[in-house]
Amino acid sequence: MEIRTRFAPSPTGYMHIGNLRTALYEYLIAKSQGGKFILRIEDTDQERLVVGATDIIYNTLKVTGLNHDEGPDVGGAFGPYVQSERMGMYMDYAKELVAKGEAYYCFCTKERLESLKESNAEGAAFAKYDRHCYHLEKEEVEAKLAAKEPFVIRQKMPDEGTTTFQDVVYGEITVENKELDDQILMKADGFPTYNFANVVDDHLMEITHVVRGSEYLSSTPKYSLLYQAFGWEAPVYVHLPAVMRDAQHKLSKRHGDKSFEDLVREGYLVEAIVNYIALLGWSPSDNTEIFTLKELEEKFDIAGLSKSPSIFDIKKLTWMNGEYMKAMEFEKFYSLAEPKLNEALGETQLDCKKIAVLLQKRLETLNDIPALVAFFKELPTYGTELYTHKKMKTDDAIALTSLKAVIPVLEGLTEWNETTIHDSLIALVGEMGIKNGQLLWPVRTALSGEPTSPGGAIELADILGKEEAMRRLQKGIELLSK
RNA sequence: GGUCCGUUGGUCAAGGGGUUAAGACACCGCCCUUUCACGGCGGUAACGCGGGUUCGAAUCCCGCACGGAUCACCA
Repeated sequence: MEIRTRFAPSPTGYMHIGNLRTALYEYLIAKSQGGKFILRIEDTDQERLVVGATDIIYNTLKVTGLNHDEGPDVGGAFGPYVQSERMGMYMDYAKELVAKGEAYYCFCTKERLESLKESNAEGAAFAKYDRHCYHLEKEEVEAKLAAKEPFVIRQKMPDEGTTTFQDVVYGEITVENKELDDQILMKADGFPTYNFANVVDDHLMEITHVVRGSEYLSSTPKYSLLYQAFGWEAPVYVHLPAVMRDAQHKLSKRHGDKSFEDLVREGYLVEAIVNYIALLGWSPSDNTEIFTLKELEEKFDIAGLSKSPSIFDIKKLTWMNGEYMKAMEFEKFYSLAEPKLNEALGETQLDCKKIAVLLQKRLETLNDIPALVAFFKELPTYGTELYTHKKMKTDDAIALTSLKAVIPVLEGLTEWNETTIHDSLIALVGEMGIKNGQLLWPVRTALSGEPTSPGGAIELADILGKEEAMRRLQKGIELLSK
C-alpha cells in the first residue's frame, strides 16, 4: 500500500516552526517509504484569512525542498485541495450518518446550550450535551426541518464501553466512551466542523498516515468513532509532541517566538533550520546530526520519534548554522554574504571577496556580518588599553615601539600583498628580537581598533590597502604617544 | 475539576532488566595559533519522588509529585 501523508495548514501569514516540523515529518514519513506527500489548505476560517498567506506556505515548502506531490498549486487526482472549495460535499456525508443512526439533528439554541453548562453540577468547565434532540420523535424532526429551523448535526457517541486506538508514537490509548461529547459535525451555517471535514477529507484523499500535534490526542477517539460509523478504515495515527519555548510554553508567534521567515531574515540558512528542527523530537539510529534533506529521507524512521516535548534551542541552531556556512562552497557563501557586505561597507573600494574568505570560517549567522566588518569602513575610536594583551606580552610601551618600527618597513614596500607584508614584518620581528605577538598584536589593534577582528594583522593590512593601513598605524602611534 | 499524555545533565537526546548511563549544543580548562575564531584534547553536569517485582531496575508494575494537552456551532 502506498503511503500518503498530508500537510494541512491554515493560511495564517507565516510558517510556525512547529508546523514546519510537522510538515517535515509528514514529508519524511511518506518519502522514506516511497509515498506521496499532499498539501491541503484549510482555509475555512474566513475571519482569520490573511491575504497572500497561501503563497507563504507554497514558498516555504519550495525553499525547504518539501515538495508536495499533490496540492492546490500542483494539482492531483483528489482535488480540490483547498478546503473552502470542498464545502458542498460534507452535508451528504453527515446525512449518511444520520440515516445510519450514527448522528442526529439538533435544534438547540446557543442559549439553551449555555444554560446547560451553567446549570451543570460539575461546573461550567465541563458539560456534555444532554442529548435533548436525540430523543426527538422522527416527525418532530421532519417538522422542524420543513419549517427551516436552524440545525446542527451531532455525532451520536456510544453510551458505554471504551474506545481504543493505536498511535505510532504514544502507543495504545483507551478512553471511556461516556467521556465523549456528542460533537457537532455540521454547523448551523451548513459548514462542517474542522474535525468532521478532516475525517472526510482524509478519507477521500486516501491519507494513510495522519500526522499532527499531540493536542489532538484527546479528540482522536472521536475520530476513530467517526471512521467506524462510516465503516471506513482509520488511518495510522502519528501524534507529535509539541515544540516548546520553555518547559511550560509552546513556541508561539504571538508571544514573540520566531517563525521560519523570521529565522531566515535573521541570517539562518534554510538547510540548517530544516536540519535542526528534524532533530527536535526525533533522532536517527546512527546518532548523526548533520544531514541534507535527501539523507534524511533515507535515514528517517518513525521509531526515532520521541514522546516528550522539546524545547527549541536557538544556540544549537546557531552552531549548526555555522557548520553549514563553513561547509559551504565559497562561491555560494559569497553570494549570500555579498549583499550584507555591500550594505555594511558602503562605497568603500575594499575587496569584499577577501573579507568574505576571512568571514566564512568564523560566522554563525549572516546577520553577524555588519558588526564584524564595520571597522573596515571606519576606524572606531578606541582606548589604548587594547594594546595591552597578556598572552601576546604587550603593553603600551611595547606597542608604541613596535608600531614606530613598522612604519618605515611597510612604507618601503613597493608591492602590497599578504606575502610581502608577512615577510617584511616577520623579518622585522627577527631584527628586533621580540615575539611575533609583540609586533603583530599592536599592528592588528591599530588597524582594527577592535579587541577582536576577523583576521590578523597581515590580512587586515592587505585588505585595507597601504594608504589606509599607514594612516591607521600612524593614528595608533598618536594615541600611544599621548 | 474530569480525562489523556509526558518526566535521563541547563538544552537536544541514546539506552527498553546487569553500561564506568553514549553523543551533540552550551559552559569551563588546556593545546595550537599573528587576534577572535576554526581545529584538537579534556572537564563540570542527569535517570522527579516513594513503594513494589527481581539476585539485579533509568529500564517492568503501582502510587505520588510536577508539567502539558483537552473538555467550542475555532481550526
